Amino acid sequence: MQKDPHISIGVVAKRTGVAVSAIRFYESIGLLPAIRGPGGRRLFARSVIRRVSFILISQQMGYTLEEIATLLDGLPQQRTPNKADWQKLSREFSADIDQRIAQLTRMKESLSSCIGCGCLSLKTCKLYNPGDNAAQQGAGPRYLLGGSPEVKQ
Amino acid sequence: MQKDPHISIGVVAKRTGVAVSAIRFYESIGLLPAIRGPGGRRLFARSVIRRVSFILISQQMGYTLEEIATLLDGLPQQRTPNKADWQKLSREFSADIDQRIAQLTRMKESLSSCIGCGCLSLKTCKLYNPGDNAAQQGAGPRYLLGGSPEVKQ
DNA sequence: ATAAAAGCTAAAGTTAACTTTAGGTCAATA
DNA sequence: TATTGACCTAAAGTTAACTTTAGCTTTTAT
Repeated sequence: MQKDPHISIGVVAKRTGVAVSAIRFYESIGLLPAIRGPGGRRLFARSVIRRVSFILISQQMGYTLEEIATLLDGLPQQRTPNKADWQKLSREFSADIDQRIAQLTRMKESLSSCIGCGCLSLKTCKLYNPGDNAAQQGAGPRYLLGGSPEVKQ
Repeated sequence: MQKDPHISIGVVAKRTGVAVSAIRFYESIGLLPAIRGPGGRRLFARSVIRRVSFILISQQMGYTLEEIATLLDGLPQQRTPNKADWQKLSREFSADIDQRIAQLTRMKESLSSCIGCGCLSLKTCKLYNPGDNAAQQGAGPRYLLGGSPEVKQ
């Protein structure tokens, strides 16, 4: 008899550092696959540890669980993800990290050229008006940050 | 008679692109200073527009409103913040952006050397065990991410 | 054999950051 | 002057991501 390939929720928790209640929650929203053993207990494949790690790292990157679920949909459901599967996800991630770094770099530049310069004229401020067209629309900082200027009430 | 140096909540909203209800909320938690005009309406100094911009940008950086409040405490309460005041905040910010960039860079390296490599052995994975000592403690990814391995239930 | 440890479910609670709703006041305009 | 638009307050609602509570069952260890 060889050892059971499945692990209990407690083991997943211990191995990942995530609370049992969180693992249970992840399973409940379909983020982690589990089968049930006799007595109704959750049984996880060992690969969920890697999956949980991926979730944690993605969260650190600012992804929501919903987005993470979409990312993980790229992994095969039928078989245990292999090297190539994880590499594919990894490449997508790397590209995303690069984008974030670029965004932060832009933000730093804007910061020193606007708030940093101490200019008090909003009309000439790059941070407020990244493109000159923004000024016409009377847009605020949100405009720079990707949102469209729409005011409610 | 010269023009009133104060602006209404609607103007603040329009200039910043932030909803009126949000401005009201910010004032309610002490993030934005306001006095009351006849009839009980909020009157803001023009400098709150800059303050709101700072809040938005900080939020983008991942700061909570509580942290932002602390940052803004560095600004003078008695007078309108001047060039030097904003420059000081800006410098602190730049340093923070640098740190975040460094963190992302580290993450990218870990990613390609661990998940990217497709290794399935958790024991030798850098991402799981940034320092070799982590392995002894049976720590999960949380460990890498700054948390201490503590499992409840 | 029995007691403690680990698990289970369902439902309610928590925090952040706001928005929505309801009901009323004040002020600029046709 | 009448009405519309801007504002006000207080309280409840919203979403994400979990945690806590309560009460019960199943394993595992002594």
